[in-house]
Formats: sequence, C-alpha cells, structure tokens
Amino acid sequence: MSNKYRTHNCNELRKEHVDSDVVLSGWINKKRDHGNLLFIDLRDNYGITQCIIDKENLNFKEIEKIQLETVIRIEGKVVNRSNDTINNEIKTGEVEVGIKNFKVLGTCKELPLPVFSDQEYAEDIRLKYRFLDLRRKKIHENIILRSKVITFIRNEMNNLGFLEFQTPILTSSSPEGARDFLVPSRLNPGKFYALPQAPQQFKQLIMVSGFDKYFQIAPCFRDEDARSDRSPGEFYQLDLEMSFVEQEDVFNVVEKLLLNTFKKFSNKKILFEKFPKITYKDAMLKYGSDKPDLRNPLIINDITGIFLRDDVKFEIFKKLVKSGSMVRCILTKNTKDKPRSFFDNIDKWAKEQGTSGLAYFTFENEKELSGKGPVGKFFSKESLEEIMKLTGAEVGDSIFLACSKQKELEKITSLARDKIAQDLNLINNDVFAFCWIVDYPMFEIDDTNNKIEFSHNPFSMPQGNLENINFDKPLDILAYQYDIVCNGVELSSGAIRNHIPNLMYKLFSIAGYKKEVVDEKFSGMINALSYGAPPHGGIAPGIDRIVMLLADEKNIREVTMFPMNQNAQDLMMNAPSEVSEKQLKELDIYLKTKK
RNA sequence: GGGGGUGUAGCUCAGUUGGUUAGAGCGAUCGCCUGUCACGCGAUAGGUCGAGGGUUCGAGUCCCUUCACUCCCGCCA
Repeated sequence: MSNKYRTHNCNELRKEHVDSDVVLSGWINKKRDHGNLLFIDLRDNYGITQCIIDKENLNFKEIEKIQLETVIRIEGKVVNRSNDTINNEIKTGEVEVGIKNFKVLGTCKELPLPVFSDQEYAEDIRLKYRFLDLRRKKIHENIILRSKVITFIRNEMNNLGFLEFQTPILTSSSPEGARDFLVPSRLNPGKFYALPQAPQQFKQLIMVSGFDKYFQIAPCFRDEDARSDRSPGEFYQLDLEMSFVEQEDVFNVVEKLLLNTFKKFSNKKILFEKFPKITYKDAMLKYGSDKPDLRNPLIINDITGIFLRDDVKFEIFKKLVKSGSMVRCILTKNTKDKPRSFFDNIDKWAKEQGTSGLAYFTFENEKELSGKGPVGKFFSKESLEEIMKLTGAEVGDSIFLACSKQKELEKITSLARDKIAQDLNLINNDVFAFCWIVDYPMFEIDDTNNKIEFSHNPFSMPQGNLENINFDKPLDILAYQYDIVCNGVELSSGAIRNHIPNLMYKLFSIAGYKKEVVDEKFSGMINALSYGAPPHGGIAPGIDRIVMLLADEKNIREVTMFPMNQNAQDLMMNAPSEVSEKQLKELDIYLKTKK
C-alpha cells in the first residue's frame, strides 16, 4: 500500500530499502535533540523507525520544536546505520530515515500522561485519556492480542461446525440472577426492555429452532458491582449451545478449543492436558471454593472428629464443635524451621479478614511425638497420630486450624490456602491449571430467610432418572451444571438444559414460583419447549478473562479497550449522563430526585 | 451497604518527632551540544499538600467530617 501519507509503515524498512525514497507517517514517540542533530522515533501501530535530521536542513529549527505525540508525515531517504549505531531492540534498527521534508498532520497539546514510559499511572487519568493510554506498548499489544484470540476462536468454532448468530440486545427482564439494565420503551409507556445478562433463553430457542450448533461472541450486561476480574456493566462471552449432546460432548468441544487457544497464544505450560473433574462438594471441602487454583498444592482437610476425643484439650474448638461448628486444616510441608513471625503473620492476617484467626502447631518428635506452638500442647500423642493419618502429615510439617460454621469455614480456609501458598511461594506462575467443577447442586438454601433457591441456572437439567429424583429433598438434587476454572479464575459456566416443561414447572415450584409466574416470566422458553424441544446443552467461556490470563494481566481493564471505572462510569465519554427534559417526557419518565 | 489502601507540581514519587521559604526525576519553556536510542549539560516556570473543620505559638505531618480512585466482602442464577 502506498498513498500520500506513506509508502511504508514504521516497522517495514530494512537493509534492502537503503537508498530508496520513502514517506512515513506516525506519532513522535521520542526525540533526542543534540542541538545540531536530532533523532526522532516515529511510531505507528506496527513499530518504530528512527528518523534523523541535522541543521543543514532548512526544516531543522521547526521540527526541533514539535511536541511528542504530534502526528507527522516524513519524506526522506533510507540510509544504513554504521555498525556501532545499530539498534537491535527494534525491527528497523539497522537503518534510519534521513528527513528531507516533513508536515504536521495532527498537533498535540501538552500530555496529561506520557505515552513513552513503562510507569504505571492512576486509573482515572488513564481512563479519561484512554486514547492516549491505548497508544502505550503493553496495553496496545493486549488489545491486539484480544482481537487475534477472538478471530482464532471464531475460526475454530466455524471449523467445528458451529454457526454464528446474533441475538437481541433489547429483550425482557427476567426475575432470576443479576440486576438488569433497563431501557424504557417510548412506544410502550411504562414498560421496559432489559439488556441481556446472557443470551441464555435465546440460545436455547435456537436449539429448539433446529440449528443444532450455535455460537456467538456475545455481549452480556449485568448491573452488579465490579471486581478486578469483573467489569461493571458489560463483558463478552463465547456463548455456545449444542443439540443432542451429553455433558461429555460439551466438555470435549470446550477442552479442545481452550487447549488450542492457550497453546497458540501463550508459552506457559498447561498442567493437565485432560482437565481434571472435581465435584462441587469435593472442591468446597478440599479447596473451600468452587474456583480452586490448582497450581496451589495445598489441600484442606476436615478433622472435626479429632475434637470429639477426650485426649484433646483444645476447649475453645471443642465447645464450638459441640454447637455445630467444624474444624478444617491446611498442612504445610517441612515448615518446622520457619520463624515464629511466619505463623503469627498468617494468624494476624486471618484476623484482619474478620475471622477469629488461625490456630497452628508443628509436628515434632524430640523425645516423643508432640505439637510445638501455641496450641500444640492441647493434643495428645495419639490424637496427633490420628491427625497425621487423616492429613498425611509428617514430623516437621505444620498445620493451620480453623473452626467455624460451614460457609464461613469454607471462606476462610479458601483465603488461607491462597495466602499461605503465596507466603511460601508455592505457586508456579508459568503454568495454566484447568479443571472442571461438576455436579453442582440444583438448589441451595438462603441463610437469611431459609428459602430454597436455584443455586445456579434454573434451566439446568437435574441429574438422575426422572422417576427416581426425590423432590422432597431438593437440596440433594444435583444438576448437570459445570464450570471451567483456570488458575483460580472462573472461566465459564454451563449446563445440560432442562427441555421438559413439566419438569421445569416442578423445579420452579420448589423454588417458590407458581406455574402462572413461570408461564409469564419465561413464556418464550416454556412455550417453545412444548413444541418438540431437542435435548441440548452448552457453556459460555468469558472472553475477557481468557484474554486476561493469556496476557498475564491481573486486571480485566488491561484487556478491555474502553472500560468503565469501579462506579460504572465512562470517564472519557461521561457516561452515564443526565438527559433532557424532552427525552424523559417522550419516555413518560418523571424523576423523583431533581436538582 | 461494609472493610482496607492511596491522594503532595502536567506525570511518577520523597517529605524524619508537628518547626525556617514543601523537594527529586520525567515532562514543559529557554539556552548549549552532530550519533543518540531512557542522549547529555545548564537555567526558568510550575503547588488550594483531594476538600472542609478542629487541636496547636506553629499542621503536608495529629484529630474529626467528607470526596475521588482502587482492592476486598456483600452482590454477580
């Protein structure tokens, strides 16, 4: 490509171009002004080319004064660099362009943040001037990576026989799940559309419509609070759904897709080529979480039984256990020589998390087996042997103990598992550890009001032979519901769907929804399922999180082009914003709070 | 809604026990410099110490209130 702005881009010129006349356009990345000799690093999307001019040139005085990040067009001749001035850091480093003529194409004011710098900047400035921030090397490359990953995934899905369809953005509000973003309808005063939290019902309807395999890089909207791995407002999923499949069929497709993607875009080793399957129940016990980081070798054990023994004198825990608490522990290998401060810091940290802290001791065998540390003396030799049997502990290992009710216990042991592994430097950052979490319960109980609720997706198929499901014990019903986790990040969530209307009504009734309510709120779905619905299932991996892992970033905004801040504001575009009285009137909306 | 962290020059930060006129690097402006690639050297400008209140002879520093950003909990079927 050659036009009035450029004959080459800023990453193209090599030795073979020496002596040719070229035109380059780009941003002034950096100037090095020697007074009578000036170097300009010209940058575009593709790379950097060093351009040079000296005082013999009539343009010298003028070009010397130009601000960094000004866009200029340069005419010049490609010249060789002498051996001692070759720059191997850049692709064009063997040559440079001797400037003959130049023109300013876009002027630049004094910069609110430097583009040429690896420093980190306050988030609000970066977001307000995102167009400048995006010029910076690391994030520029992240966004390009994101584009390439999406293209790759799209190709893979096409090759696997999936068809890409768009689904509506303006749809109806649904009672389950996250808060909806609402859009008022002008033509239907008093009524609202909702932005889709995910194309869940639509993708099932696509299956009912007979399309067999669907995918979409789908925008999803949820009005919930942000986290470092969770954008407020909107994010993207690789939404996919397949007809006439069992759970394993979905697993095979997604495992292959993720393996191919992660191998192509990262050099990190994949720890398990065949993703291990962990039941939800096991995950909550062994890792305290349904998104365990399997790079972390620490395992949680339940040793509640120990505290029923008469030869254990740890009265605080024993009393709590009698009133229904449990005791779980984390074992650290060969930590007998760690300083007291190591243990106390972890206990202190646990207290800062709002818990009663972590007790600990080390297994010792001086004269005979004993527990060393503040609570070690409470355990008899026999009880220590029993603990060693239960946990696989050996002399020289230490053990951290937490005692609490189940939910709180899971939370603190999960956090402690991460914290201890970090302190002991046990996590290998050069690997990806995938796993499936399977056998989610269909329902869970809400502590605050003792109400039975869907634990994940109300459209999931319960496990077991339909005649044998015991609906009287809803908390025991498992679902064909699964998650993929990688390095402790929840990557996707999916299920084999319930395509049987009567079973759907039954499950909704357990969660407290009458048939009429289901008919009204899920009319499209439930109606469609009554007209010959195929068995089907799918999953929806989060695109942003996949790219975040591939780019080795800890924050999702580093792989999002124009993210909102934590308060769901776009500081560059000033969204959300107030609207005119006229707009509100047309929508039949009256604001309660007025200035 | 709750908890933690941060807030000092355009940017990144330092600022001791409360004590004189609040500093550095980068950037900006001006000058010198013909082989740099984080060029070098010299000078100048640039501050509501997030905001408000309080304690004190004296507050960037201590106390209270508040705001912004961020991390976490809740929330995210």
